[in-house]
Amino acid sequence: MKTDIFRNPNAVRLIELLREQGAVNRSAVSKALKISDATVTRLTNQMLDFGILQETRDSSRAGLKGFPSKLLSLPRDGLMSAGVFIEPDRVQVGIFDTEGLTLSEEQIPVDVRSFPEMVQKASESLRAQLKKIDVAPSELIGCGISYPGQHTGSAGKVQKTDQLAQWPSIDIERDLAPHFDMPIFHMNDGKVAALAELSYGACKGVQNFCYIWLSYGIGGAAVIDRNLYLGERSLVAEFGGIFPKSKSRPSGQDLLNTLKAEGLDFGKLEDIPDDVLQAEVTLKWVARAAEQIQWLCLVIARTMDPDAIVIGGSLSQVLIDQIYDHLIQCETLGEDYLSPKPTFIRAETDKKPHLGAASIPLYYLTKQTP
Amino acid sequence: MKTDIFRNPNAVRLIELLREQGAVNRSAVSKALKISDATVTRLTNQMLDFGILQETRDSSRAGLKGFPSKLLSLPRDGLMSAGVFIEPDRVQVGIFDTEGLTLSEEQIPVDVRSFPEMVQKASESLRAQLKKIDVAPSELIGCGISYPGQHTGSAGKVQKTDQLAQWPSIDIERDLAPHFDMPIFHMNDGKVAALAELSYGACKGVQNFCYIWLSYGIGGAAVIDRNLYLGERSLVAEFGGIFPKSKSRPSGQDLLNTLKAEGLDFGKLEDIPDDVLQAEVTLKWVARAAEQIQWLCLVIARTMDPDAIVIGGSLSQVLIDQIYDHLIQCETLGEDYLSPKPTFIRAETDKKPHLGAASIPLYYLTKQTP
DNA sequence: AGATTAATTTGCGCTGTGAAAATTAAAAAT
DNA sequence: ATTTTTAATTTTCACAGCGCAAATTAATCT
Repeated sequence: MKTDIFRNPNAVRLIELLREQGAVNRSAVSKALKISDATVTRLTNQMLDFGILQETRDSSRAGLKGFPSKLLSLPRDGLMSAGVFIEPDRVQVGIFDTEGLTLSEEQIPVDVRSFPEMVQKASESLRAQLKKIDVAPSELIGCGISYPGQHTGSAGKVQKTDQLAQWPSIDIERDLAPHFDMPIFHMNDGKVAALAELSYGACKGVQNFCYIWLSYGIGGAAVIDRNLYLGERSLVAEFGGIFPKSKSRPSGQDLLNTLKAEGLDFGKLEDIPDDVLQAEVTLKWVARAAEQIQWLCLVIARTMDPDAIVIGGSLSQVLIDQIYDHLIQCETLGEDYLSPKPTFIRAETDKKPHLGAASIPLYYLTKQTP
Repeated sequence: MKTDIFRNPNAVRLIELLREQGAVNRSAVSKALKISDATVTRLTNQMLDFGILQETRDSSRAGLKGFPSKLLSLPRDGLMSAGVFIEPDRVQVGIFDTEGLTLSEEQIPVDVRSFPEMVQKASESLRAQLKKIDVAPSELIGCGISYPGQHTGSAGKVQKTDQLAQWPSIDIERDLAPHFDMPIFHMNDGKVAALAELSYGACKGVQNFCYIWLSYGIGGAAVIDRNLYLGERSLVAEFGGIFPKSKSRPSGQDLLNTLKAEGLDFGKLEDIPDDVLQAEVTLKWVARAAEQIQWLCLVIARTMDPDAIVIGGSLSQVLIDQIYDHLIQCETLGEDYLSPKPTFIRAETDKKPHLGAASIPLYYLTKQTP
């Protein structure tokens, strides 16, 4: 199994290095990872054999003395994976390459909200997509599946809570694995956005960060030393609960409520038209939400002191951009916040939740100790 | 060097196991740590040679068939260490055994607030104490030193900030090591209380916890997967800043201010007499502070979801106990907090900050990768 | 052509590990 | 009293990963 190489922490570190820095030669690797040249040679030769590394001429060093160096880089097709992101109203399935670029994707509308049926459709779509792009299932490192639920309580949206009753006891070996011809991994829906950012997005080189995920609710994730920190009850970064439900909170549902009070009734966030997004009432809501999130960032900075706070979500990108702009422009996070503000990062991958799902396999293969 | 054994993670895990469970036999170790019998034999034999493990007869298995098992446990004198805790008004120096029990201790009042002089006095005291209990410096695994400062900013107390200007650039090899005949380690004052709790106190078996340290200010620490998490700017768990300075915050300084407004002027927290601690004004302050800390716990639970929240500090133990009682008795942490409350733990070692300092060596020897 | 240079590879010894066989000391069966 | 059974522990063997130091390689420089 080529993925066995991920048990070696240096292999994982090498992949992260190449993700961050692009192509480098062996000598640079040994310096960056602080391991000996000999180790780099042995490790890279194994990875070359497995096809998760490729060697190219280093033209930048042409004309110089000494043994000509060879550049190491990640082949596009070396670490392909599939992702299935299940939501109440639709299922998104995609196949992605080493760099997180989309090789193929499909959105499947859901009519019957039955878990077996949704999984069935997802696996059929995946099989068809693989055929279309002419890739064998065994060439992928695995398939990540994400679905709502697994929370202990308070899922923000009532819809989700309803679903919970039906999908509480999903067993990966019994309910998922038989449908797919590749290793299967799954994870709580709220955390995969952070994983995508970690592996493919704007957090490739960031050690510690908190993700604020703006959707119907306000969720998020915490990454510490490049590991997703889940906490005891998987309630980490469930920021919604900090804002009392009885008052207004900076969530998509709250925006819908605010618009409804003005006679603008939309069922889904994506149904809000552009003119409403630019209307006075929305701008006012954004201003208030941004203030609340600024305060949330102060709390996060004071409790977790991350290198960066990442802003993203399935809320309209325009609104998220506005909130992000507020955060990078405000002078200080709060009254007594004398230290430099943490770095704010605009999420890059939040429009592709199935990429998040597809990043689960690599995460488990590299971070888990099974 | 006997401390080299700590480079082996299984040795560290074994020590933690024995701290938690007391004496166990090799077979139980291999099951608990999920390593092979052979590995346990080799590892334990090395540790026995180094004197950081001892073997005793297992009387509990007497009368049963099979090879009689031998119990492994930590000898009292196997992991002795020294701690120096420097405060503006005094220096506390102590020597502690494997279990964190005090072998010797001394409190040195400070007249001249000069760092070299304080270190000088501390090292003299340590030398004298070692002589008194007839222990050679080389028998200790090291000496931990903790002093205020190293913060990037906002140190809560103005006094501290004044000190900062004098002690910003302490170099361990130049300013500390020459005074001691053993390995030296140092750490930010606010975090060592959590370390003491982790190694010797109430958090021996806890994977993730947040510590709320109530002193002149409100600080704390976060422990994730039994590692102290320091964050990018060492501002982790600097909870004080969450409460705007312009309003009242649940800190010792705020109590002093409150008492002063009532005509009760005390310069130090420890000067507050018992009758004042039981007076109406203090009870009222405690009630308000407990509410604020309950809210802080909600925020911590929502952002970090730790297994436990630890309450301790150098504030009067009576007051801390009252705040702790409030937390364990309140129904829920807040309006929307539907999940079970995190476990609250009353700190056990908060009256011995020099024990905290003494736990720095073991922490660095086991967790650091130098 | 030979010297120099710098990247990479090879040879060797070390540490830590698990699987499986061997050893050990006690109780139980004969 | 001897043999068998039992369960903890140790030993043997093979292997993976690492660093050090020496060797190799393919360029440029003299």
